[in-house]
Amino acid sequence: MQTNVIRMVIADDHDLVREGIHVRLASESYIDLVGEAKNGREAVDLCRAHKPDLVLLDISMPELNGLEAASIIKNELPDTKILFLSVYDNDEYVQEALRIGANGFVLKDVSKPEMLNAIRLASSGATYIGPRLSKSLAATVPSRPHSAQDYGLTNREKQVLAAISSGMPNKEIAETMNISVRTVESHRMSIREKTGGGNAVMLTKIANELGLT
Amino acid sequence: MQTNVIRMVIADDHDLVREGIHVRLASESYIDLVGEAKNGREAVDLCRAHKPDLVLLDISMPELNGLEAASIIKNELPDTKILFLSVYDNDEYVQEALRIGANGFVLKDVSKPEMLNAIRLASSGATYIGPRLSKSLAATVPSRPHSAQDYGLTNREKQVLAAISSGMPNKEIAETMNISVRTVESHRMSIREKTGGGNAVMLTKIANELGLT
DNA sequence: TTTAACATCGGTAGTACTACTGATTTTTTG
DNA sequence: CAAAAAATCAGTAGTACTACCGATGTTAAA
Repeated sequence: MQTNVIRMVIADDHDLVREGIHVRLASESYIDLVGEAKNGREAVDLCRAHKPDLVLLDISMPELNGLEAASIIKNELPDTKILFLSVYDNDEYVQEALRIGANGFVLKDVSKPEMLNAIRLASSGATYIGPRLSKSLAATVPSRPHSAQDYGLTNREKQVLAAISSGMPNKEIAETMNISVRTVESHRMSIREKTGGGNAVMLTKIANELGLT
Repeated sequence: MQTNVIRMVIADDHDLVREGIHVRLASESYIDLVGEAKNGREAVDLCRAHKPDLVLLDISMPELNGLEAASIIKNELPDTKILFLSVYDNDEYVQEALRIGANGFVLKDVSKPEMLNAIRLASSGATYIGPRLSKSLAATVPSRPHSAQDYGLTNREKQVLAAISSGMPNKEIAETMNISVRTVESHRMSIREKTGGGNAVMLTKIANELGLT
């Protein structure tokens, strides 16, 4: 955002919603509404033509849905910020939106000031996620391994465990580590003792917990 | 947040930073600074005592770091919003913060208006993630498996694969499925042929890709 | 209905891993 | 420095898995 005017495109398949947004934004001097689309395909075309600072996308739209459109736009115009507008407070949509690199996600019952806030924040490069969606976010993000508990594994044992979890048989592990197969087996045994893990698959799970992948 | 006054606690181990925050917030009438902590332990105690609407936590602090403190606070006081302040734009911290259920994450070079914005948003239950952190977020959120390609596995084979990936040896799989070990082995063979997977660990990886866990 | 795919089971042989016991050398630690 | 822990390697026996061979009944598709 070079200037303080935010050039934006909006996309929603319902005329009523589009008009509502239009009215809300028209009264704001710092917003320049350069295009309105009623499906994902149009949204992509409008973005190609106008290269807006920000595009406000509905999730469910014909032709191309908001997420698909966003993928294309983000790919072709990495600097265009994306703000999603949805009726669904669905975990997966939020997750997918963030994965694409969205700068915001708000529900359609958002108040005007909150919406303007989200627009300003998103266009500045921050990320805004509406109130009722925050809880989904927590569930969405994977839990980091509690590597506090590494079962007292030694460095060498961790290396072996990492190798096991990559799918190598003992023979290969021995070769890449320049030690004998017996030594690998020996480490493997102590890993099992320390972790209580059973077969190779179980050890792999433990390796994942410890973040050794 | 019942009233429009935000009661908050701040925590940072550097006096200078704490003072800076204090000055920034003191001039805002809608913010009531009810406590200042210089480590995570103090932050937790202050929150227990004052039950603030929001707590601003530095990530790196002695005694208890910000993330650890946040876990405890969120657990005991689920309604207390958490805003992280950090010098690190590290992926893992943002990820962990969101997992805990934080309502925001800003860098220490944040401007005053942006900081106040983050505080308002976080206390309203939204989630604010500062500009330079948004990119980390995209990388952080896992991409859902594209189970379009299931390698042409049959239902039975998928069941066996799921069992393998849970760590069961063939014998157990046979028992739980009420078939002979030889049949399990047979399925296992065709799974390997179809997927190109090697040993059990490799098959587990494939099972994960297909979402059979 | 004939063919193909699926699911079931068995034999045999070889390879990989598990479970012990025990030993030597190096590194860490009190 | 002496003791403990870590890392290295070996023998032996048993279990689990891999890789072939083949067979039978059932179900789905051509």
